[in-house]
Amino acid sequence: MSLRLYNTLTRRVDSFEPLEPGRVSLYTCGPTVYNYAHIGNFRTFLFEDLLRRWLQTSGYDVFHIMNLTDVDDRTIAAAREKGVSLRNHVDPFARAFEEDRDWLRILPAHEQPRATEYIAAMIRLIGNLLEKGVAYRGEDGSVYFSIAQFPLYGRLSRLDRRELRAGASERVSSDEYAKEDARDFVLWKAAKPEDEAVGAAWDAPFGRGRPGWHIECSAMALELIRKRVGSDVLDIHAGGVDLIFPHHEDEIAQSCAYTGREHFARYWLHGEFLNIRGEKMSKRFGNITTARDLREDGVDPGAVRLLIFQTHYRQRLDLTDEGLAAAQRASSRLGEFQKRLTDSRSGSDSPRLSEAAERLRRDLTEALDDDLNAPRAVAAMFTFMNEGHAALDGGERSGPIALSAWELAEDVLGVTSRGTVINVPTGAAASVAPETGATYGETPPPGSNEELEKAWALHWAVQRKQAKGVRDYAEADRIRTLLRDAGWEVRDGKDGSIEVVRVRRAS
RNA sequence: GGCGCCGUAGCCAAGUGGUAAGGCAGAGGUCUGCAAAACCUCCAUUAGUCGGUUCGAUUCCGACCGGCGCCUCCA
Repeated sequence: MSLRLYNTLTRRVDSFEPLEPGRVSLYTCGPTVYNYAHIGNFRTFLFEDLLRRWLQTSGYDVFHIMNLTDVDDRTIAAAREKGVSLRNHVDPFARAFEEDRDWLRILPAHEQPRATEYIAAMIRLIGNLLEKGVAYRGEDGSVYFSIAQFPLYGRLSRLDRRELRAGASERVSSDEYAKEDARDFVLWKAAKPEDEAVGAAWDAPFGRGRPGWHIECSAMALELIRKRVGSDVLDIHAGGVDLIFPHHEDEIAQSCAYTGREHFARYWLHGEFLNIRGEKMSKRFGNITTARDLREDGVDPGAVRLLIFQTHYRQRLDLTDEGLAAAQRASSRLGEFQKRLTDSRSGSDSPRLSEAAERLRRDLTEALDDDLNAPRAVAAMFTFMNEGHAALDGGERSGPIALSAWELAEDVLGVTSRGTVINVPTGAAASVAPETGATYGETPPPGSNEELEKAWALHWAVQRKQAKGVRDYAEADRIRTLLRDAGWEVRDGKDGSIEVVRVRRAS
């Protein structure tokens, strides 16, 4: 069985067949860089990363586009508030996004177009829609897409016959009066003084203004796939569930009206939301957690990936401190095992290990082919780990079959982590007294950085080793305790090796 | 009002019309100067409730109870 994916368009799990065999064009909606991307955004990007990696692992030549929205109401408002240009406001957040993305081991897209770099393409697209009569200029000077000209509208969200919610009539905003139909959406917003103030306005044949929300995705996706794969239909378009309506619905309308094709994308995939302790993340609740928050808390990226992949992408996920702690622990165990497996490498696999490896490969493939069932894929890794440990305990060795199967799984999922580990030198008692002659206290140096803290931990690990050497076990245990209080665990190996492992961040 | 989702062990979470993966936590044991790691053993006869279909349902259908999402710029 090959890859099957849940397609929002059909509301079914469909078997995946790209337009052109062996090649996949993938467009994913990226972040709006008005602020740091939060962990909910990253849940979606992580699901898309899994999709991308699994497609590649399955042998597809993937062309992946992820946009960066650098002009919209929020970016403009934020720039104004700070009194800087749109560009100056947005650039640092674009860089921060890339840092966070890399930290979470998310592969960068092959193309990462920014909306402001594709204004010309948007203008061409909108101009074409105006010529075709599916778009019109409103009284306010903005350009709108006419739903009435596009009979297929509502195909994706199935909200075509929706009515305004009872009691919601007061929501009609001022620009509603400029539209012919309340459901029409804006393609080009006439420039306002606030836009001009931050450099968010461009000239166009149909008036000076800025892009509407949806137009960038259509313009950039079509431009790039036309250039790169010579097509005007995407194989897959993915994003968060909240984008189904209106964003993706509107993208389909404007794109298909423009290309005349039946589809803008043949497969539409949507990832569910992540909540924080049962609540949706929002400024109002003050519960926005960013990737950098987690990093500063000492959480490993592998743990974040594990936590997210332990729930299916179409299932809502609640982020809690307990869940994070459990994932951190499990991810570390996987990392420890990976090291052990690699260290015990030898020429060939024991039968037990090669059998377990084949099972891992098979279970992983079955799970991910089945609409990216990451929880099952991860479970296969744990099963292999348990089997592997037992085999290794029994004196067996790992070989290429076990290692390659494990690497396959870890390459796709990226859920292992190995925190800070200090190897205490073997042999005669090493002196680690710092050159500066400073003496170490029994608690880590205040305000110390990573290097200083490691030096401190190593110092005490050596003291403990010396105490052990003279059988002063009371002192050895006392040092074990003080290290543990600072978040370091001492592990004595059977072969006399000693490791000091960071088990938690000293607070 | 419209469209839709969820309810599985202390917590998180999968599969499946034939008697419940995996993770975290927990219990006992092996190993260890002590520990940690690892290993061995144990940890839901039970799936929100009540009905129905079926030889058989957690899995299908219905009702109810309880949580929740979307319905114009939020991943």
